[in-house]
Amino acid sequence: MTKINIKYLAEKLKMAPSTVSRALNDSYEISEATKAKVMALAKELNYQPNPYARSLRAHKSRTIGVIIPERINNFFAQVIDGIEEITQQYGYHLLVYNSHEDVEQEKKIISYLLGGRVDAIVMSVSSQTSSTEHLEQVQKQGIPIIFFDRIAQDMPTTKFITNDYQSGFDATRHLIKNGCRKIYFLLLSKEITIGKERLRGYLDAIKGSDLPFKEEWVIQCSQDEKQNMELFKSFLYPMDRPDGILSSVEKLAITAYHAIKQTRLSIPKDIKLITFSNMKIADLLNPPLTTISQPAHEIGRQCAKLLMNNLTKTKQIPIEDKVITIPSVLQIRSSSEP
Amino acid sequence: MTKINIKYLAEKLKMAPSTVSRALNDSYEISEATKAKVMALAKELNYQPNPYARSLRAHKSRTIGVIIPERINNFFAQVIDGIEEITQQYGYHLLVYNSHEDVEQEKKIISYLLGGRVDAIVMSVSSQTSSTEHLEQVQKQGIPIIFFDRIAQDMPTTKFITNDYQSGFDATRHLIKNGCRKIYFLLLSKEITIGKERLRGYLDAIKGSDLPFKEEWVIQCSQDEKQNMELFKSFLYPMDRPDGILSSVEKLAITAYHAIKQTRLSIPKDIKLITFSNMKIADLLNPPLTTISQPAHEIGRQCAKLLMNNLTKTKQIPIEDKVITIPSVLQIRSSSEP
DNA sequence: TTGTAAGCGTTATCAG
DNA sequence: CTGATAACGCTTACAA
Repeated sequence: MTKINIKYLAEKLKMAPSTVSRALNDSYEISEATKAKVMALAKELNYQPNPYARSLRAHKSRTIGVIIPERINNFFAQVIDGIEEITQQYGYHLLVYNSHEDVEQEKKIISYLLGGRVDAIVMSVSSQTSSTEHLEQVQKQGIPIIFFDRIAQDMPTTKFITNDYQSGFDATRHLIKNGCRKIYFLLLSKEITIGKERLRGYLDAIKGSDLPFKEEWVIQCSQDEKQNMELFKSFLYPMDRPDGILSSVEKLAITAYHAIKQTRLSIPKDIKLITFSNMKIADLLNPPLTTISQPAHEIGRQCAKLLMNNLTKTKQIPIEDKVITIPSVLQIRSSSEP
Repeated sequence: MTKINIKYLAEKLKMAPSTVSRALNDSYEISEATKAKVMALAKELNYQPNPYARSLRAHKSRTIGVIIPERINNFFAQVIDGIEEITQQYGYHLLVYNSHEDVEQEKKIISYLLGGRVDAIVMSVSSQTSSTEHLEQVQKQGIPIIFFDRIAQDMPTTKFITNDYQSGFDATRHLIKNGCRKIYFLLLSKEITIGKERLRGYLDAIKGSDLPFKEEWVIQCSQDEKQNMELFKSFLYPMDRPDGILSSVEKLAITAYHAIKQTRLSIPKDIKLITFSNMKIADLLNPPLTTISQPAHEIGRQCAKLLMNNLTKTKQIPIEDKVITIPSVLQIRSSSEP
């Protein structure tokens, strides 16, 4: 419980605290001799500056807030790894929060962060988030906030996404080309942009084909796995079941896999399946799962670079209002082939 | 960029800052009328207290540091979710760091945290960590540090593990019972305790059987996936290959799956496989993978509860020097059955 | 080149 | 019940 602070070092060295501070910060106005002495003692006593005193003084916390809707998901884990890779080079720290796809939780987290605990926020909104009032608050406080994947489309800031429309379109075309005539689309929520864009791609692909289309083919899923399971089974059992499924998020595809197995249908013979997913072992599944995988790590890196450029450079680089698209990759595997 | 602080509120209300502070903290020595007025304005102006000023004053940050060796791993993600579930009830925040299985990185992270940025640390050490000098520093500073899964055995603190020995033993017995005569053990590192304990269980199971045993059956793996792949193939191709594999960590099992597929061997006919893993979709693999899965979420919760009890209670509950074991579950699936 | 003093936003202590 | 003041540890004008 030692409290080695600048004052203590100053006493030991018989210098003024300010001198010690300057020496530690390698100020040009301190002699090399003094610097050496200070550094030596600091090292010996393992002095660590109090970050909160610094933050209070500088109005900077060297901390970034990261908010994700789900932690047990490779995509988000990879993004955070990407963010951390960059931020730690600048000595920044990461406060990470899981909103659990819950807007109320999200609002609570945001309100914590409003007090200046973080210098910036990078987030993916929950699937329930429709209003962005709480997010605008953040900007009003002058805290930069940027989005990735699940973006708040109308907010004037930089948003990173992948080519959701194109990917949804390509995946659907791929299913059609492989003989699917009745393709369902699994949607987590209409609120979130990625859902909308991926859906739009799907719809356009269907419309551009000779397939009919029915509203019911777009399946609104819930957050509850069991409910989804019942829902899926309910449309898998009847004779007029789908022969293709495009899932907009990994979680739903997993449930679909299970539902299909339970109904004794076969992938890909009876039903072909594609999902957006960043899982590492899609090729080990039975059958190997066709995925649209996002450049998660790179998204994280770019988010962080943008923020670091804005926060740490002397000539501050502004955060523009724009959407940056980093393309996904359609990895074709057996689950979608004849 | 408004700076709504206590002083500002005090001016507006024509009160002293200390009164405002007390009112906001619902002090008993403030009249209800005053409280109401203060609260009202605070709400109206969306006042948020500056956490750093508070931390500086109170020598408490309401922040916990979490260090894990790997982020893209369900086990660690689940543990963090468990930690967060508890800590957020107490208004605590989580700084999360990934050591990437690198001791040097781990040391760097620890040194950041030494300045009082966090009130406590909960961590799983990297597979390279043999010396615990840097970890002892933390304790010397009076910062509580507890461990889970990859523990620093000799440090006087609470460590959460699962029944690694028993699980290793049971899994090996299960393989033997199912006809394996030559079982390899995949080890990430001899340094880490879980490796040692799981290995000890394996060894005792072999010794207690009529099987011979050779040193070479314990495979020292590296951090590099490609190297491991080559290594695995090198012992899979020969005629005297193993007919069973027990992997002490998920990552190695995945590589083994790939290696086995590439060598055209069949699981479980040619080789049976079991791994420690918390993946959600083990049953969707081809073949479904037998796993020893840990109560990750519960481990996280217990870690957090221990810390919260120590940090937030008026009669501080000490962190004892002991090991708490929460049992894992052997989930038998096709990969290990005849 | 070094020392003095003020202040970042809060809260605890002491007075009134 | 409320107000003035000091202090947490650090940095930065300003002074020497």
